[in-house]
Parts: sequence; structure tokens; C-alpha cells
Amino acid sequence: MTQMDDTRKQILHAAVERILHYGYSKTTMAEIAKDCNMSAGNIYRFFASKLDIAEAMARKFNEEAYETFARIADKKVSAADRMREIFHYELTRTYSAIADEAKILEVAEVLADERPLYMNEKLAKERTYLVQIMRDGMEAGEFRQIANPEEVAEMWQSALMKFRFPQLFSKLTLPKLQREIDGVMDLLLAGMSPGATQPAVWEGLPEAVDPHCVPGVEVVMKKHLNADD
Amino acid sequence: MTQMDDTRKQILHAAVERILHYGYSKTTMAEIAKDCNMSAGNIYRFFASKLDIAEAMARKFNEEAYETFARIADKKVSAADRMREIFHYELTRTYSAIADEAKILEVAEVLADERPLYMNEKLAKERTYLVQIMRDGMEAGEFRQIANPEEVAEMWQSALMKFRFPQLFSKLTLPKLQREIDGVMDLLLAGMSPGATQPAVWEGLPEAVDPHCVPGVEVVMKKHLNADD
DNA sequence: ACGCTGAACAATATATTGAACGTTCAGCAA
DNA sequence: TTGCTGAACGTTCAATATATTGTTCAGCGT
Repeated sequence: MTQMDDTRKQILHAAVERILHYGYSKTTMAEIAKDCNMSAGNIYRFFASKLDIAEAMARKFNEEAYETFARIADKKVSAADRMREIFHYELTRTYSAIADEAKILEVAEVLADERPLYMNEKLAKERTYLVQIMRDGMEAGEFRQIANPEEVAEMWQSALMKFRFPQLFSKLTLPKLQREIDGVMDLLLAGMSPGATQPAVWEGLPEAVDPHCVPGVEVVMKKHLNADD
Repeated sequence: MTQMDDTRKQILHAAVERILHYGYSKTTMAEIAKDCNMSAGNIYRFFASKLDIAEAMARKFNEEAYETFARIADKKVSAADRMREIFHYELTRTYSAIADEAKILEVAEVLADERPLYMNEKLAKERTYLVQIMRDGMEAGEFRQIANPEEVAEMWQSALMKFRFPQLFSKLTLPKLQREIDGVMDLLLAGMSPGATQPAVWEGLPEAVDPHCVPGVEVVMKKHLNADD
């Protein structure tokens, strides 16, 4: 049904055009429809909601990243450098995208708010590449043996969370962010080096039972958290 | 001038009482004043602003933490366990405080918003203890030699940022947060183990010049960022 | 002099209202 | 039947007016 697909693409194209120029909240379904010479109601035969248009926009934006991840993961350089390049690439890519097209930030914010599962999906997809690189590194003797690469990949993502939407989390400049992300990755990589010894299991406090258990979804707050130098 | 100090304490006490019950924005200077049998104007002889009362409240709350940090740093257990305990303690402490007194969250939010430098000060103070423990660990041969402990301490804080105000950043339960923070710390500690080799300096992309440079202050956003099964 | 009040002021928050918006769907057209 | 429209609905948004609040300070009492 290429007719349907074409119309979808047309709508998405018109929406991206407007959203990049006026922002997500300032572009209306009626305007997108007018750009496509159709009624607002008709858009709903192609997208279930305005949010779905934003998600499609993000998917398009991220496809490029997945391709790059795949290319980086297959590079013939050290696994450490590939790990670094993945996160460096993603940091620079999102930072510049937002710097160039400031209105993208609003889309990211809305999606982070309303589509947490999509964010999750993206993290999961990224992890497959991290795991692949880690296995390579283990095989090559560059990394120590890691029992649970999938879990360690999650820890990398956790430790590097604040670099994921640079302008949402901090007002640091790109060079500063790059130096900081490198610093963290230096430690993480050292922790995976062959000589590194996994620390003894820590007998922490007894696991507290949490009465305020809202399963599943992470939430992130807005505005200043700390300052720098 | 103990008279002055007493009045300050009285005001702070009344403010804390009200803020814990009604929240920061819902308690007015006039109400605090009435509780102290004085006029609102008089409060300003003891606190420069309402925000300063919130900051004093946080300082009081955090003093307890610094004492604990000092006690942990001097413990006769492995440096690794001390590092872990510092962050574990802080995570549990802030998590429970907010779980018990939900209104504290608003104070944290306001301060993070309006007093970034105070947050910074807190991080700097925490780092002195981290550095002390790291030096201990190096001396004991438990950690590898680290050229710049102050910088590595910053990287720890960066990697563990999301655990600092647990309920602001995520809706994960405390047990889940604890498992995740332990996972990240496992990696960081392995990276400081004597056998760990610091990765070769990474020749990253040429340092991009950032036109959107807002020096100094970090900003953090609100709401959902990702989800977790 | 000193400590404090309470009126006054500017800034912020709250309430209200009308318009605009996302979304649905009965019905028209092909 | 199928594809689409445009009116209708409930919600959200923006603008305005109103009230509260944080903050200041002239002046009063001690």
C-alpha cells in the first residue's frame, strides 16, 4: 500500500518542516493538514496522534544513529575506542542537532515526558551494539571476562545518562561535556581492562522495602542541579 | 550575640515545621512570623530572603551527612567499601527523607533551581572525603596509583549524578536504585583496582567550538526520561 | 540608638474567561 | 465500500484581571 505510505511520508515531512521552524506545541494539526491539502481529521488515518508524529520524527532522526553504531561496532580498532566513539558520537550528534535546530529540544522533552517506552527501546537497541563490542573486546583479550555483558552495558548507560540530552541536563559547553564524558569512560574502561579485579561483593545495608513503588518509569527533573568550576 | 542566634533558630524551626507540613510555596513569611510572634518584616533581620531559609534548612539537613561522611572515611574497612558506603548512605538518606516527608522534594527542587552554587558547594565538600578515601586506598595498595584523585572524584560524582535526588530523576524503587548504583560502582571500583590499566588517551574528534556557551551552571530537566521494565 | 512594626510596593501567584487545539465521528462523495 | 471532510466535543492554552506574597522602609516605642 504505497499510496498510504506516501501520504504518511508527506505528512511527516510537512510536520518536520513546521516543527523545526515553529516548535512542537506551536504547530497545529490543522496547519500540517493545510500543508498537505487535506483536513486535520484525515491525518488521523495515518497517525494515531500528534505525539505519534513526534515519535516518527525521532525514529527517523535516530535511524542514522543506529547505522553509525553498527559501523562503529564493526570498526577494526580497539574495543575501548569503539565504546568511546559510540558515546562520543551520540553526545556530539544530539548536542549539535539541538544547537542547530533549537526546536528539537522541545520534541525531545515531549517524548521523554510522554513516550518513556520509546526512550527505553532506544536504550535497548543501543545496548545490543555495546554488548557486541564488549564481547569482541573480551575475545581479543582487551577486556577482562565479564559474566553479564548485558548488565554491564546497562551500567554504562546509567553512568553516562546525563550526557544523553546534553542541553536538557546541563548548560555545560560541548568541550566540557566531552572532557567529562571521557573522564567517566576512562574509569569504566579501566574497570573492564584485563588486570582489573572485580570488587568483592558488597554486603550493603539490608534491602529496604520501599512503600512508594511506582514500577517501570524513570522521571527526570528540570532546571539547575549543580554548577561547575 | 546569642539572642540573635536564638531568634534565627526559632524562625528556622517554625519555618521547617510549616514547610514540612504545607510545602515551601504554601508557607508564607507572614505565617512563619506569626508562629514566632513577630512581624514578617522582622524576619528579614535574620534571613535575607525566603530562599535563604530554605538553604539554611538544607544546610541543617546536610550537616548530618558530612558527619557521617567523616565517620565513614575514617572507618577501618577497605577503601572500596567506604566509597560504596558514602554513596549508598547518601542515596538511602535522601530517598527516605523524601519518602517520609514528601514536601522536602519541593525544597530540593527550589534549591536546585535557584541556588546552584549551594549544590556545588555540597558536591565539593563531598569530594574532600572521596579524595581522602582514595588516597587511603592508594597507600594501602588497594587502589592503583591515581594521578589526580580530585578529578577522579568528580568523575564518580558525574557517573552517579542520577542517584543524587532519586525521586527527582526517577520513579525507580529504592531496591532497584541500590542495585543499579552498586552496579555502576562495581565498574568504577574495578577501574581503580591495582591491576587495572588506564586506557590509552583517546584521540577523539577535534574539539568542536561551541557557540552556545553558557559557562558555569548545570541545568536539569523534569519528568520522564526513560523506562525500565 | 535600637528593635521592631505595619503600611506600602513590586513581583508573583491564582482565578477567570474566551479562544484555540487535538481528537472524534456522522455523513458526504467517489 | 472506501476515503475524506468539516462540524462538534472536551481539553488545553493565553490573556486578563485580581489577590497574595516577598520584600522594603519610614516611623514608633523603648
